[in-house]
Amino acid sequence: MITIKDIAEAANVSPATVSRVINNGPKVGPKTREHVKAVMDKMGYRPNINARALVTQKSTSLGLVLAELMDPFFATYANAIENVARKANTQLLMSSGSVQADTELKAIETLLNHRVKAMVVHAKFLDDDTLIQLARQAPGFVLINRYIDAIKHRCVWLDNVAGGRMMAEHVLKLGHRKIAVISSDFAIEDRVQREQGIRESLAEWGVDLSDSQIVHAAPNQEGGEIAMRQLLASGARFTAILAYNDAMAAGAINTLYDHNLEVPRNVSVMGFDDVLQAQFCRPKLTTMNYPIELMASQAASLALDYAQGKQPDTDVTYKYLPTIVARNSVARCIG
Amino acid sequence: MITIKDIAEAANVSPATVSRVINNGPKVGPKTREHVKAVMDKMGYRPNINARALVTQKSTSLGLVLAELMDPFFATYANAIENVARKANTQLLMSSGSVQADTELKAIETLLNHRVKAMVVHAKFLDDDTLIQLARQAPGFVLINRYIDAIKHRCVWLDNVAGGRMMAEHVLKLGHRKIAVISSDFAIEDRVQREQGIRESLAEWGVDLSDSQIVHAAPNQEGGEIAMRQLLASGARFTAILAYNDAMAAGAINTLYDHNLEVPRNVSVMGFDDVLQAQFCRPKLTTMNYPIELMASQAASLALDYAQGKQPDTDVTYKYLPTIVARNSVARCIG
DNA sequence: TTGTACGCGTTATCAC
DNA sequence: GTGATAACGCGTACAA
Repeated sequence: MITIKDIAEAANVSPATVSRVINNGPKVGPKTREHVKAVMDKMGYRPNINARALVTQKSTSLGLVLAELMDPFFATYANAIENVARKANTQLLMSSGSVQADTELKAIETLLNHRVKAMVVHAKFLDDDTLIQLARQAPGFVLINRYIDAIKHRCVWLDNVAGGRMMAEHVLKLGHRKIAVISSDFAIEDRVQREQGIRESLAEWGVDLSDSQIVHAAPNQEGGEIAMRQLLASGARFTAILAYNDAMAAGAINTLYDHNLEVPRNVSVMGFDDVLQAQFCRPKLTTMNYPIELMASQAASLALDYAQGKQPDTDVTYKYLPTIVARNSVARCIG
Repeated sequence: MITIKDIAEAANVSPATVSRVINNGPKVGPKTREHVKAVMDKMGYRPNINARALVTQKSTSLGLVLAELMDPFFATYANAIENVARKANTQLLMSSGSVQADTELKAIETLLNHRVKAMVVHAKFLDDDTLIQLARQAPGFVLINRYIDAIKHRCVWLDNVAGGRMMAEHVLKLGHRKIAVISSDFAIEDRVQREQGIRESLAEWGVDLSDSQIVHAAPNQEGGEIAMRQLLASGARFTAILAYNDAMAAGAINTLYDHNLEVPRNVSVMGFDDVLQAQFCRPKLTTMNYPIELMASQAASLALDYAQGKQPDTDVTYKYLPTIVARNSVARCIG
């Protein structure tokens, strides 16, 4: 690789002058500037960003931690962050595959070692204390999809309890009283919170949710199919299904069709997340829109701001609410 | 940020000794080693990877250029690369959003400036010469989904012409003779090549493909819907549709249903890529499997190998072929 | 076994 | 306007 020194030598100037040319420095003669530029062009010079970062003590990359790139939810998230990064002339340093506490920790540490200027972290398994400590080490550290009170101005999160309530209320208002839940078997708080919201809402309406009405499986389409089969086999009665996410809802619908149950004529099914799949489904899914794109953009901007020394707005909080998207998989109960 | 010098000072040793401890250097006493480790732990030392890269002249990051993270095709691609990277203890430096020649160029140059050890590049708009020149600057430069003869051992690509032929033959063998094509309006070679393959195959079977039987639109679901409406409005006659990708196929199916045409009873529809959507569709799509995961892994390994100085196998080429996945959207022609 | 000194590529602070 | 020179954080040859 050709360096600033090589250019200096070939152009008969000092490295300092070359550096000035590169950075559009103020004090350099017009003809030397042109000359140096020409030499750089001819020799194919490329600035070494790492060396630059070393001396300037500032990085030009933004760290990103996520669980699973192939999940459309995370793809949307990553894409939104990338857009913010690009506008800030920042490169994305990504670490996917964080599905356990130790991989999450390793991902964050690696990013820290790379001296990223800021980072947006999706971490569901690491404990609060570790996260708090990590956050203190990096000014531009922002958590997404998680709330920790001690670092609340670094958290961009969704109110899952409210989301669960909204789901339940939606079908309750449409007359459904026999409701079943297909939830995730992943040990993360989201599912617990959504279930809690559902339970709260049902309780308020005086509707019972027995343990047999709620089944857990992997949070993907196959899991949805399995859960639905389990529900049908158990003899549970229901006119509406609340699913943990759109993939599970789609799986549930598949299984219902296989059992000659039509959606929404015989059974209503509601999803969560509103990923693209919700629109591909037949029928198109009624679901909760998770404003992940908005949240991710917010998180990235926030991280970049903090990295630049901006102080947190004490009275601002970054809690988001999902919204109901009424499509065709939920109908009024005619039982 | 706390440095190696701080540790040295606090531990009463020289920076060199600390460095040895960090890198598990051979010549350092057991008790000093423990002592230094303890100090590092207490002070929360983090190696500066950039500084390390500067002196060792080797990077620990792998560059990745792609067009659109939210496209499931690219998500699969990125995910496969990430898996290879992780196994090689390598961080992913990603640049998405390359949808024009200049953004592609900028993405590659940025990665080069970061001195990534290797890079896998998806570039559809840059001209061959630029790519060849870029490739010569970086030993670990590998192109995916594109073939350039001058750097053929750096190309991992799909034979799109063969893919087009396979599609056409599949429906021809099922008796279809009235065939329409829904293609992309993106100015990239893939579509031209697939259309060429289709034409070749049809010609061999003596089947005509008039210009009115082929329409172009955006390569997504909406484009598929639009193209299908156009086809129906034009009065074209067909019993089988060959779509540019699964999204367009899904869109086409939607429109057909809206016109009370059942798939595959009235019309057969075939997709391309075999992304997840192909399985979510109703009916599940018959499509061409694009082994993008395999290809991406191959490309990443290759890039890493070349970066380590491995010489290209002269007699090996990285051409891949798609395979037919027969699901439920194509049936024997009963016209 | 440990320490000293140098260099990686770059920017910044001085002089001139 | 331009050029030495020192630093950034680290690894390593060499000396001790």
